[in-house]
Amino acid sequence: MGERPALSKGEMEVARVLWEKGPAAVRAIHAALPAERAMDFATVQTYLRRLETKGYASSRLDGRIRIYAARTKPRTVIRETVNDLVERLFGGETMPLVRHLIEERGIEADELAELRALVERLESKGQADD
Amino acid sequence: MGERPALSKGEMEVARVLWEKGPAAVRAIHAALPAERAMDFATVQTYLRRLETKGYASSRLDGRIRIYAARTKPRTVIRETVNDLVERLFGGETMPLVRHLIEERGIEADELAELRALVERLESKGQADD
DNA sequence: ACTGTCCAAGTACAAACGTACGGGTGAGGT
DNA sequence: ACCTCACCCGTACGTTTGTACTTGGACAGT
Repeated sequence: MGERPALSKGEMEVARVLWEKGPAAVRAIHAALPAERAMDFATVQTYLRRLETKGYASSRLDGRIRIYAARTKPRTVIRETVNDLVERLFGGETMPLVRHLIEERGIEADELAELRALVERLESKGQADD
Repeated sequence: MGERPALSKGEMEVARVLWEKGPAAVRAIHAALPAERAMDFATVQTYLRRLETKGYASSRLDGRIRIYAARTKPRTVIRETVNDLVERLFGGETMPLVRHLIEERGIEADELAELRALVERLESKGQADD
């Protein structure tokens, strides 16, 4: 039912902070942005307004302060975004991207262990249903 | 050194075909696009021109036909694109995306086997060097 | 030579994006 | 009561993107 317009890159960064910090004022979101990604306070304000227009966030006034809250779960947005990327860049196939991530970006030993566990879990489950 | 402007979504789709079909005329690229993703011939032309402007493709005239060729390897573009996505949407961490792909998008049995092999290969290599 | 077809290349143009400024207004300090 | 600071909100504005039309020339068949 979504049919929200997709998030732009900038909006995504702000949305990420919004998910992490829960409902929060513009000031707080702005402060929580990664330092190397400095954007103007007003820019963050604009992004939040756009997030709301697009249906990804809601807001209420607490006194004179507007508090923004996410209306969409990260999982959903990630799904939509990743699906789109996989479609456009890999013709819809998942594995090439998985391969790329593991081989090209490299993962740590503990992550590798987690991955193995994940694979094994799926292997045993795969036997039963599909 | 790259510092090409990033590819837009539409450009990406065309680039993908360009990689697959090797050097090719606009007509061929247009024909090779997934049927459900119909875009006008002229639109493909525009995308190819933009790909060239951005440094992702080169072209030469063969008679009156312009032949486009990729100038960047898929791997490179994928790396840049995925890095950007991982940065913005996952704060730079790889595993959450890997997890998402495997769990949410689901992979087939044979892919799972491949994945296991991949994991095992990395496990044995990880012991030796880093 | 005339016509229809095909292509390159220039131009178009509205919407989305990234990024921000400026006016107005309330709240707090002095 | 006044000044200052913070914040909301409307507005702005150049660039990029998606999508295409159009003009003019080359080639192919008649």
